Amino acid sequence: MATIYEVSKLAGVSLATVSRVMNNNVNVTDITRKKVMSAMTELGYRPNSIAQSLASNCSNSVGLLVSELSGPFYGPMMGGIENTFRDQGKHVIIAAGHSDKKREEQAIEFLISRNCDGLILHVEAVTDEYLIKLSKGKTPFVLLNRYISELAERCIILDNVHGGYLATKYILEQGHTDIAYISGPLWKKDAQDRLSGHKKALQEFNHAFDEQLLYEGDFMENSGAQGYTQLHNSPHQFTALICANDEMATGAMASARECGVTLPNELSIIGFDNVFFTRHVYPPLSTINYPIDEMGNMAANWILSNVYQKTTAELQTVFKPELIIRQSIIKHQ
Amino acid sequence: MATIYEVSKLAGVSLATVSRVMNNNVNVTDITRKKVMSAMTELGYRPNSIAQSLASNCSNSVGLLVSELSGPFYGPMMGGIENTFRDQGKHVIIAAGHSDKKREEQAIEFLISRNCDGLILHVEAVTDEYLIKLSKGKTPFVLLNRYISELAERCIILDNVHGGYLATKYILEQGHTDIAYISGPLWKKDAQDRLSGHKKALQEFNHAFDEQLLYEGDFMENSGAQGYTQLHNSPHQFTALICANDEMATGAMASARECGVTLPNELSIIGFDNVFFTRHVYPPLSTINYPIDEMGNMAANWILSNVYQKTTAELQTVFKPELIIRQSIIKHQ
DNA sequence: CTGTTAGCGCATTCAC
DNA sequence: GTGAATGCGCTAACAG
Repeated sequence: MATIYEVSKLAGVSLATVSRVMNNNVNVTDITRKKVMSAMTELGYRPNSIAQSLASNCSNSVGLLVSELSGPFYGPMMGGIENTFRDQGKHVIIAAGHSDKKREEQAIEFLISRNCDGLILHVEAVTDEYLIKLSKGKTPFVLLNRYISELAERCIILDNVHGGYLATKYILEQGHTDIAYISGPLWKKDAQDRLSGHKKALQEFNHAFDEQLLYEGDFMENSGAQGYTQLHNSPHQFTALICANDEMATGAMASARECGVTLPNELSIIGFDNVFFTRHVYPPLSTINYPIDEMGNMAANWILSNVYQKTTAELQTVFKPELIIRQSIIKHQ
Repeated sequence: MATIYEVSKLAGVSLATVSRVMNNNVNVTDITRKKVMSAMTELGYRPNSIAQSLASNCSNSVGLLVSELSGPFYGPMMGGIENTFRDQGKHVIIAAGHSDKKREEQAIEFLISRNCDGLILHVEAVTDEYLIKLSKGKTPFVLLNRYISELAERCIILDNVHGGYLATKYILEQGHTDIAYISGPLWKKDAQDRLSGHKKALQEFNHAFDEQLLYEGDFMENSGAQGYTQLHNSPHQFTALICANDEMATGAMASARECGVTLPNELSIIGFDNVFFTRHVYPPLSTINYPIDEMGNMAANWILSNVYQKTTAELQTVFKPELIIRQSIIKHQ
């Protein structure tokens, strides 16, 4: 691989001049610039960005940590982020934390030691204290889907309480009174928030929250199926089921069908996230929209603005969920 | 950030010794190792892997280029790859090529200049010549889902012809004779291969291929919908529809329903890929399984073996598709 | 077993 | 406008 030194020799100029044309420095004559350029193409020269990073202390790369690389939720988020950066000549180093404290911390360590200029973190298991301490370090970062009051200005979040509220309110408005709820793992803040939105709506309609109709899942499809089975086999009746995300809702639907329950006639269901396949399940699933791609974009903009001093559209930190009505819910007589 | 130099000073040893303990070199006394270790923790030392890369010419990172970061197809592939590498202490730099020649080439350039030790490429638009030329370079790479005879031993592929054959054969066995086909973009090899598998099966059953019942889509959901509409409005009748991937099949199903067609009674449909949501559409979609996660794992193993000299399970380059039967197909009377 | 000495490829002061 | 010198943080021969 040709180095800057060979280019300079071929072009008959110094190292510094080659470096200047690479970085679009103004103080170069058009004629020498041309000389250098042709030498570069002749040698098939490619700048070594590792060396550039070491010398300039700027890697032009940002680290992205998500829980999973697969799944319908993270894809659009990563896509939005990569797109924004690609347009700006920045690149993305990716890591998966798998909702595990240790693996999340390891991944963060790696991204930092890899000289990422900034980080976009979607972390779940790491503690607030860890992140607050991290914020004292020299690598700037944004948090996606997590709120820490001390770091409020770098938290890009959805109003999950409101989302949970919207879902339950709609179900109540359809006349349902016996409502089951499959939550996410309650150690996760978003699972808690969605549940408290649920409770808030119940209260508003003067319905007591029934602990017997709550099942704590883990946001994965199987737990939705298990949750439904357990609720179904309990003595408590219900005509509507609220799931804290779409994947559990999907699992619950499959399980309900296996139990011989007709959807949506005998059971109304609503999910959360508006993952792309919700339009395709049967019956098409009502849900709460989570604008994760927009939020990914916003996170990228945050980095552009706070790390690379690019002016971007105004930064927004709190996003609003929206009710998406499809055919999985019917009016209760 | 503390450097190796400060650590050496605090521990009262030389640079080289610190480097040795970092790299688990055997030639260090336990006692000096301890001294160095405690100095490292005291300073909160983190090795700068950029500098490590530059000095050692090995970045312990591999580049992964896919077409899209979102979508049901690439997620499992990326997950499988990241998992395998994480266990081995390697890390993944990701890029999206968006099926565009220029962007794919740019992404490859970047990954190389970023000193990736090896590359896993899922490219579609770049030419064979480009890749052959690339193979002469110093960065090793594997190709996912692409076959180039000159690079056969580094191509990890699915037997698409056989997959296309399996789908059509099954439809024919169910008694259908009028069969429409929505292909992928025919400049893509996999789209071609699936179509020729289709033709092969037709031939075997002595059915002529009817050009009028072919629609060329682009592997995206919308083109499936458009394709169905166009086929439906043409004078040619058909009782079965074969789609070259699941997303187009999903689009076609939605469109068919809008046209008042009952599924599967009036139209049998089969897709390709066995993307995870096919189980959840209605009716559950028959399809051809594409073991993309396994293939991603294999690609990672290829890199481990060919780049890092790790011994791995035997490498397999050609994977077999399998027929997955669900409820979207009925026997034709 | 440990220390010394050179670089890795480039950016960035300074001079000129 | 251009060139020479220095260092980014680390690894890898060499000596000792």
